[in-house]
Amino acid sequence: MKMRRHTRQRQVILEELRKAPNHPTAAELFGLVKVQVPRISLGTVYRNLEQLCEDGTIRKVPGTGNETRYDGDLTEHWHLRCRECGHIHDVHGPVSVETAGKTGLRLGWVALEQRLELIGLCPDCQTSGVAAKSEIKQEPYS
Amino acid sequence: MKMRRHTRQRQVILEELRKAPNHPTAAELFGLVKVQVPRISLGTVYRNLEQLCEDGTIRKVPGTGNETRYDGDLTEHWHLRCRECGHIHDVHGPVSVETAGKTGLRLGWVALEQRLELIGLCPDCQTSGVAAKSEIKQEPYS
DNA sequence: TTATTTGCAAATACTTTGCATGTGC
DNA sequence: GCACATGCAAAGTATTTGCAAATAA
Repeated sequence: MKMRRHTRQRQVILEELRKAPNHPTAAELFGLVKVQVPRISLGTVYRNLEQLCEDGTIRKVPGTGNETRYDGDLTEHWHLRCRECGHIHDVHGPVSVETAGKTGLRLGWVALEQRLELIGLCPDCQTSGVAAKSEIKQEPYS
Repeated sequence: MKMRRHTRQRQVILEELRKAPNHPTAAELFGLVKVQVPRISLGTVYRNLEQLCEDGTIRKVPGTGNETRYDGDLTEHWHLRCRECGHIHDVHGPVSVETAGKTGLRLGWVALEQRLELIGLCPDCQTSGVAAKSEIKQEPYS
């Protein structure tokens, strides 16, 4: 079992991600964090984001383009994503396909495609016990 | 206005994508297509997949990892995605958050996260008329 | 003390692009 | 014929990794 330490780098990365209104990329976050931790490197940002995802503290939002974006908000919400500029707008509240379209319209969006996914563990990966292996001991961040 | 020509390369790429059961990546598709069009290059595969997306003939499925996958099935369905092995399982039928969880369970999946997105045009991009610019004239594929 | 984390740089992975040549219409 | 598409190779991005030095507990 792996022990996770608290570091200033990870702390600031998480704070900046939670403050950011727009699902930043690793590179964007790197810029924000560098203000407070000037000697941080991009590799460290990637490593910490990966860890925070593993711990369930944050989430990846697959980008429309080819960069991953990160979401520090774990409350119930869904996304309106612009096909052209990549902008992602959060809509808080219950997740429902039935009302999502209407909400989008009300906010002035033209919605072209609905995407619903459940992310989980397929039967095979449950059997091979991948989930158990990833056990990590840590004190939670604020 | 751009004229799109029929080429054997694009035809075979589309056929193979529609035959594939598993939302292949560009590289996987490249391997499949090469059987029939040995001299095809990976760049051509990427260019054609991009065009087919623009035309609305196929869709991108953002990968959990950092490769884009492609979906040649435009009928109503949603995805069960395995967090570990990346496998994507199609579930055909109405898209509904309410019943998705139950369906996942019934299929033996442990679902950890629901993701709902509407992909469209934000108010700004509608105003700047990006949508109109992408007009393309073409005869449809089979 | 010691296992984890960092900074740096190099490596890898994926995708896009420039250009001469080929091809559909 | 000519605009569009291809093959190839090189370039561009995004992300991961090896390793010695730094650091949290």
